Amino acid sequence: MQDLLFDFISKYISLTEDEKKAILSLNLFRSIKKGTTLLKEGQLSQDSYFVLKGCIRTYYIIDGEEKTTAFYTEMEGLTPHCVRHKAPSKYFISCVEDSIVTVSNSDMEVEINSKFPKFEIMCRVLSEELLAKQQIDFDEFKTSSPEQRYLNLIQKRPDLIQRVPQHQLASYLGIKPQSLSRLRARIIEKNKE
Amino acid sequence: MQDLLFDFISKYISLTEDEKKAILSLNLFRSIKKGTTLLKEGQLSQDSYFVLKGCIRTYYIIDGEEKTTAFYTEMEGLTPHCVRHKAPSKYFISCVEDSIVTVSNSDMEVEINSKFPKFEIMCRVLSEELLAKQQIDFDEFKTSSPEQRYLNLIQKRPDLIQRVPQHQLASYLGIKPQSLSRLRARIIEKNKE
DNA sequence: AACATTTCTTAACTTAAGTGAACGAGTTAT
DNA sequence: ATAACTCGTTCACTTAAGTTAAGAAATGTT
Repeated sequence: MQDLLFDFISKYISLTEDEKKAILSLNLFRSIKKGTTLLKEGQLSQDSYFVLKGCIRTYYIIDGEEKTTAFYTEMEGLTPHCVRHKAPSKYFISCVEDSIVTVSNSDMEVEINSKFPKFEIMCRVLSEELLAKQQIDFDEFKTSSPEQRYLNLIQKRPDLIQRVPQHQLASYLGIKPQSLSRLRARIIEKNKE
Repeated sequence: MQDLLFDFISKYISLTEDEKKAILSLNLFRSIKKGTTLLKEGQLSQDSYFVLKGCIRTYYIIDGEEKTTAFYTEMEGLTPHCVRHKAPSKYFISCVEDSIVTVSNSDMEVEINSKFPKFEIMCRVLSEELLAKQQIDFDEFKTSSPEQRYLNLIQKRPDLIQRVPQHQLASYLGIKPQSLSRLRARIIEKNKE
């Protein structure tokens, strides 16, 4: 499981054995059971997550309804908004499947960054990469219909459709569960012709 | 006009006179006429923009239709996707109003960053700030209806509604111009009651 | 000033998403 | 084993956005 993390990091910077040991000494790895809530609305947390195996999601509760805005799967990281803003979280984070994640707080990051400056470089590259990726995702969302978004999801993250409940997928696509059901039926109907 | 830029930078790092001179020596400032296209689909550019006065927008052309995805106004910066990816641009950038912007390419940034390392820190903070801001914008877009998005825009960027043509606003909200017209009429009707 | 173009609005009609309710299948709890 | 709950689907109905077309208003051009 550690190798998964080091393989990922090695895409950005190369690590010496000493550096690897320093990271392992932080004891970052956690097993999380399906359904566990990692962060609640209103809470103040300093923890960032990186998914090694499994899937976690962020969601808002608006007018009593869950609105899922993101899924994080293998090799994806999430720093909750409240960490940077030092304000109560507006959303929840919960575990979609039994998962293995790393949990790190800003103290740890400061420690690692001061010991190994190249870590800071990786963080910058990662955040720029993420910014660019998210900009494209946002553009695609804005410029397409729910049906196109769903077809797009089948192309880009086919695994999500299998591993995530429909009603969570629906709000992720910006629609209601009933509409997703109908939309799927419509697509199947079209393919029959 | 230079002071606008330095005031902005001073929110993140403090500059010596020498550093200011180094920046000015790069000759970054440009006046852009309304309607000018700064980047076309398919082009490869290395230029980043920072708006000092005026407004520029990014838009796609999909099935012959303009789809505006972002507006950049005073003190907002834009690094086109093609700069990082070194691939042809998928969108256009054009000038909504007569504007004054800085134009910088990666060579300049490398030069300034190597001379003054604190610049790099500013860039990291900026990109993290932007990432967080965009994540929230995306969440709000996903979790609200076109009407809510429009009302939200009135609150958050009232200036845009005045200075940007309706049909560009419409696609920015994810709908057609006719729907925006109708939606506005609906809101006025509600307020009469 | 006259003309052309773009922009915005309105209307009638079509299509798709929201809503509320019902049902069966699968899961969890007691 | 049964009851309670969750989840996905379907249906009928409502509401809002897409589409096509027409015309008014504003802007730009010659």
